[in-house]
Amino acid sequence: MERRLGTLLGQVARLMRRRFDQRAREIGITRPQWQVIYVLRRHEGIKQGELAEILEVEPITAGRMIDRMQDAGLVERRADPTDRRAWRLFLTERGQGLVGQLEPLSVEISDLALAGVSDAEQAQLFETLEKIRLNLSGKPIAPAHDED
Amino acid sequence: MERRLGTLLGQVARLMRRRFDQRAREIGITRPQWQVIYVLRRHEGIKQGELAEILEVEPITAGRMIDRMQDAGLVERRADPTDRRAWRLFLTERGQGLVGQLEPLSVEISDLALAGVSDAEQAQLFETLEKIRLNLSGKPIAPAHDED
DNA sequence: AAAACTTAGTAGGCTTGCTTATTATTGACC
DNA sequence: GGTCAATAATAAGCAAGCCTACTAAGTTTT
Repeated sequence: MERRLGTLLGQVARLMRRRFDQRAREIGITRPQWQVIYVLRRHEGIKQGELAEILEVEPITAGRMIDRMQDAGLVERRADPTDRRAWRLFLTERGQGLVGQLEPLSVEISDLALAGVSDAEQAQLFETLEKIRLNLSGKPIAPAHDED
Repeated sequence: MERRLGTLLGQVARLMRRRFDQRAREIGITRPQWQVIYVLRRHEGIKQGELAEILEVEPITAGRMIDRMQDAGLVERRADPTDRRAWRLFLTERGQGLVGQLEPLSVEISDLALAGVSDAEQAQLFETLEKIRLNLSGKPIAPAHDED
């Protein structure tokens, strides 16, 4: 076996998303939307750009997702009182109500994925993935050099 | 930090794909397309369904990708002599020619991602991810029970 | 041989994600 | 105060991924 890192990661990520979406479809939600709810629950009133940064997606991606979630009555856009360009995001009651259903589903899928993986192995996995995430999140590809 | 496995995996996978695509765009190719080339290089003449199975995507996803790659002159569909429903897939010369450029790029992105990750840690990562992949690939969610 | 089932691929329609380009503000500088 | 640059969000357009539904061709059953 000489799998590539990107291929393997992509496959595993996709399989997890597929599992989640299959189960969550009856609730009428997708995994990325669940992630938005998850973030908004503890960051009430953030701006779209801040949401995008937390999710590490482009602002337009977050904006379109908010469009759909607003149509579905899951989130609410309120005008920012100090900046007329910006929106402040809030969960609706309906949005908050889903947490109770989605949290257990999320745990269930994780458990399925991690069956037979020891606690130590899990901890190691998270640590390594976090390291990789930081490697990829940073500035372009150029090596470090002081600010100017 | 109490990140979710799916979230973290999804983010890391997306960041890797984004890096690859940014660099490969000048060549006019995407990472999923590179994966198709990679598979076809050593599985000449497979059918679309077989390709889909290897990539673990749905047949329609593979079919649409082949549409685009055929338009781009990267792959060729040839009729299956024994089954008029099926296509056999082949790389064009142009498709084969890209391997030399994409292989190093692929390695480069992996190296960037794995900077500061020891060999042992990498081996562990691959092993754990493969375990997870198998957990997720299996039959539905139901427990095993004999064929009937 | 005819009917019924299975298999290979495609069509339509949706979400997520990106890039590039635009609009509307805000903030900084002269 | 007026211009100019930076920032928040959106628009258009594309790829990849999915689901459901369909067609056409093989295969099996009767």
